[in-house]
Amino acid sequence: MTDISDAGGEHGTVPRDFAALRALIIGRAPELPRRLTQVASYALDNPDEIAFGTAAGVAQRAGVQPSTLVRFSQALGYQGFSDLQDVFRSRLRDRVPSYDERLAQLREHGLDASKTGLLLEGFSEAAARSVADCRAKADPALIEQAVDLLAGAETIYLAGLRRSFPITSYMAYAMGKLGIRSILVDGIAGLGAEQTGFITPRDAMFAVSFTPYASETVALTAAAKAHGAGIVAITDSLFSPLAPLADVWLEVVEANFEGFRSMAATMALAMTLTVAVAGKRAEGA
Amino acid sequence: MTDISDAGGEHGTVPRDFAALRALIIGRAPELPRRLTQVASYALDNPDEIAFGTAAGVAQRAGVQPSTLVRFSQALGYQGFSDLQDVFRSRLRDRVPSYDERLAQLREHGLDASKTGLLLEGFSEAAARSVADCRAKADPALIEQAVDLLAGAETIYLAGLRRSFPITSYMAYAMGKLGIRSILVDGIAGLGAEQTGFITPRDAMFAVSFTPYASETVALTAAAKAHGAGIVAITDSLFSPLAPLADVWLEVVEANFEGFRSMAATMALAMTLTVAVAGKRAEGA
DNA sequence: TGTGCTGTGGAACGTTTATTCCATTTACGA
DNA sequence: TCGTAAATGGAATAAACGTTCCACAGCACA
Repeated sequence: MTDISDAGGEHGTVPRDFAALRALIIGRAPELPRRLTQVASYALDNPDEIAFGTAAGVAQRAGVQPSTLVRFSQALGYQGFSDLQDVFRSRLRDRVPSYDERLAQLREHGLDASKTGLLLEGFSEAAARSVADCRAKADPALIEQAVDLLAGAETIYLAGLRRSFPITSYMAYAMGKLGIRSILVDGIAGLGAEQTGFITPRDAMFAVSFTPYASETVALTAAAKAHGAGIVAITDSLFSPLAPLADVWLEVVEANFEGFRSMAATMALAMTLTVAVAGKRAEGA
Repeated sequence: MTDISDAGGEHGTVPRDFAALRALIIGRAPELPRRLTQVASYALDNPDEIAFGTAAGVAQRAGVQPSTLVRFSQALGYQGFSDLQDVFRSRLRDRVPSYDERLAQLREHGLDASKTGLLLEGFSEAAARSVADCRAKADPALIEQAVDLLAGAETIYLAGLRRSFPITSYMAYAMGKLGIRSILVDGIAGLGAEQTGFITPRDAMFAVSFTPYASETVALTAAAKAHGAGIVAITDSLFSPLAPLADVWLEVVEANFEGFRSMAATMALAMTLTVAVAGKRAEGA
């Protein structure tokens, strides 16, 4: 950090803002050695990990040696890891508006009362309320039961149509990334019944439905139960037709705004279940 | 909007998010010794300095000794300056502390919690933070532009794959209920290109994509642009390949937990656009 | 004016950190 | 198959860091 004798040397200057650095990394990555590209990809995926972390910590999470981080930084023309880290930090400095700015903007929203501004406020508020509510009311023991049931399943069938479809489709995406075998029962081309035809007692079904309960979701769930599969359900009331079918059911009440219910709480709960199932399986193995 | 019930608590828990910490500092400042109030005021005015700086550096700029910083932190109930600094850093981070970190932190304070409970809290916090962030940063004028463009379209094509698919599928559901003609470009059976083949300059495309940007979404958007359709995009950075293609693009940065990003903010924004488009059309008619 | 206590500055300490260096492995061309 | 150069892992090192400790100053009260 002291000897900067040839700072303006062969490569001239090096990016000081994140935008240019990102471009540089993307450009250089292909021609870099294996471990260095590994660092490059980790850096682009987890920029704030680099901004705050220590060399040792980052290295461990990226699966390399600390010295590799220094080599990577120097390959890009920086003096060392700390030098590179400064650029990642500058990115966070510009991005977050200060408290005063936020307050000013809030006031602005309140005063001009633009129609879209009010809508965003409303939907944001609904999401925040739903999530807070769900967090307060959730029963960890019950969730644990649901996780146990799902973790023991060979294949997890995901049933959720209409407005519950975003939930199941995101779970399918997440389960794919986590290596959990799942089938998204999407009912496309009326194949719902065929998709669940091969379900066995070793499988489980995860069903999501809210008022007015999609009859197809209920029918699929009943069919899965008839085949002996375990059932986990997320629904919004004791009177839901899913409740009596399920081995474990979780209640989520989403706040609504302008007639559309937030999905934020259900989404959070769905992801909790998904990651917990992956965790439980990893433990077992 | 949050529970700061035991903010002034004895040796219970101490704020771990910046909003609560700010409230605590403001509340305690009047009763603190001279140098400590000096630190308090500096901390609130220069939160970034605290997040990134070293104890020595911050102390110098605040005009106190490093040891005073430690005393200040301890007066607030933290273990030391580093402990306090973590909270300032969490404000800038779009990643909520992982399950493992949280568990370790609880153990340090001699507490214990259920695994799934921690997961749910993490996902809830990611959702809450994303939504709050989006609400604070959103530019109503820009949203208005997006709404105008979409409201003028004959048919709205919705493009979003992988983890953006929940967004577009929910929009398709909502638009169906609101009588807005839309086509969900789902790429099933590789028909994405065919689905957008008939797009005209009177139509619009709404595209959602986050890092790592699904190449198919980008290709579909480019094709729609080539056909002369207006483009509205939601994406997460200026470097997104969608940004240069779009007539209007909105930035959303979702907090992530355990490697999965919340979709709550994007969902709220998507619903805002959808309902606003319906509203604008109703006005016009 | 004396006494005790809180507040403060600054040095010392032990720990953690980024970095450097070197032995070993890997990849590649002859 | 060998020989050379690049790449990598891991220990060693020196600097920087947060924290602790202690002596002294300021102040209130007797």
